[in-house]
Amino acid sequence: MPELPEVETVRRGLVELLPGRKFKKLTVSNLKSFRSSGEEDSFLIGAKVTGVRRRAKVLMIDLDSGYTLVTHLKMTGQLVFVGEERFGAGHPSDSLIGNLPDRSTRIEYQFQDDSHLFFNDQRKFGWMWLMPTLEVDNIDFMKRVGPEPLDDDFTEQQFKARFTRRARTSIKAALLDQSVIAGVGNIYADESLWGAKVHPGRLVSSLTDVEWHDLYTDLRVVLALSIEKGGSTAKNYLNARGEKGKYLDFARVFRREGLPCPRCGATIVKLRVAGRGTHICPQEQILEKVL
DNA sequence: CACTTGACCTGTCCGC
DNA sequence: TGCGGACAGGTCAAGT
Repeated sequence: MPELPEVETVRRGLVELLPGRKFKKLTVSNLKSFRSSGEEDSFLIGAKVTGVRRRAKVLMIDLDSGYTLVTHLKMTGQLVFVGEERFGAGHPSDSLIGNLPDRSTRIEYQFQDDSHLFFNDQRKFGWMWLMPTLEVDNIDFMKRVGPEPLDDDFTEQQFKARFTRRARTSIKAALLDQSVIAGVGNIYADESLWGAKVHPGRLVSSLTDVEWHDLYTDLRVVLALSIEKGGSTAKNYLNARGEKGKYLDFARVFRREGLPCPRCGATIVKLRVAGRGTHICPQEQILEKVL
């Protein structure tokens, strides 16, 4: 589910809702969803939220106890805040708040002001990990993860150079590899490859400089546009207020098989590349590139 | 090392 | 309507 734009949208919501609130109660209903060393009574209960950060697809809720709630939503995770407006009128029409906790609720946090943060996760792949803030950077994933594609100082030259380690695989598999570039998942891999007119099965080493340029540019454009639209909701994704994202209304190929390519009108097809469902325009994204 | 596949879970959809 | 299988936005531990 959540890729960089979705996690960033959740972060932007939480940073408006959580800082200053103090934890009062923790309820874990699926043990595998919550990892800690048993220090939650000392460093979570009574602690105040000081900030909410994101790196790649990982969220970090920092506490004034020197601890951090490190969160990965994986495929179906949601972090939804419910405040005192819970039973009031005027919710956005696509908000699902009001019915929590439900059968997908794995962790429930109650704050001292009686507002709540729910970690819902249908498939139970996601997790929240309470750990010392200073140790977050020592997590294996954090040490391996590649640069943030939207950073101002992330250049086209750096982008291309990151792929040398995956020269003999498909460009789609390489885009999905978090150690190459942070935050790209199945949706934005397909969308950016369509933008650059590159077939997802193309060997990394076969891309031309023009294709690298277009892929770099389109990936950044697509990620920024999706953040602007509040991310993509294909099925489960919700932001911190329980609302869906609108990017899929603007998607060009993802989940659009059978519909016309917005550029050339050819029928979009779905295939399997790197073990993942993959959407392309078969007229513009071709495997045997004639040079 | 680089690369691919299966596993982790639950739910839904599609074909028989 | 029931049942089996494939599939779903991610990542890691195995395997080759």
